[in-house]
Amino acid sequence: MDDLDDVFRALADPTRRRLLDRLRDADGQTLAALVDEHEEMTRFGVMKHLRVLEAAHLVVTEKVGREKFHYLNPVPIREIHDRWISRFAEPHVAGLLALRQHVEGA
Amino acid sequence: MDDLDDVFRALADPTRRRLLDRLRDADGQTLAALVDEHEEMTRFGVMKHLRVLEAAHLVVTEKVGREKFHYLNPVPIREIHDRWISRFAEPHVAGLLALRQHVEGA
DNA sequence: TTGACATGTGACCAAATAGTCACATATGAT
DNA sequence: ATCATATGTGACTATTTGGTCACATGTCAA
Repeated sequence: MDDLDDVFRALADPTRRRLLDRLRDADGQTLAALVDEHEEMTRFGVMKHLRVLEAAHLVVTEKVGREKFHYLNPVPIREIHDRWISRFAEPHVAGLLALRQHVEGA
Repeated sequence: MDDLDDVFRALADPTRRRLLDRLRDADGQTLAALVDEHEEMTRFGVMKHLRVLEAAHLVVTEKVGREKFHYLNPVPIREIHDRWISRFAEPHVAGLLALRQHVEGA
């Protein structure tokens, strides 16, 4: 167990990653708005996932009246990166990634 | 479901993250060597975790005789980073992280 | 205040996962 | 050939997790 445990477990679910994608594309959405984009799941499911993301500080929220706005917080993701990729190695890894994308024709 | 699903699920377990830490500190270890550092778990448990990491391409291996050497591959981690942190935003996020570490006195 | 809207809680069930074990294969040394 | 070493497989169980529902709280408008 480590201090980023909540973050890693939060990112393990594809629905939660999709939620982060939605917030990356349009930050500051309400629960209802996010539910509309996930029609295959009930409101309760989405709410549960958002709570996990919030506990991991991947999403920060602001309550205004009866609405709650959700915002993406990229800091924990940067911390994941820094855990296994040192500043020295970083350019090298970026090069590997570019090479792979080139090979895969992406 | 997305293409990095194996990577995220692999990182969700603290034992697997510890294994990646071990390889970051000393790359190219055999199964037996990694088992020695995880005395609270049987060889089978460690092996199962390594297989998950290998399937996610977070670890690459090389068989030599009856031994199998394991190496850390940081590329998928870089891809996670790039998914939610754009090149433009990157300096900004690094600044936020530095600020937070400063505030927390770390 | 009455009713509609937006979000929240606890319990519940089905599916996925972590960990172990008995058993198996393959390699190197004697 | 024989035996110890290093790694591999399939089945099994306990625990965790994802998803849903009945029910509840708080907020805005007429």
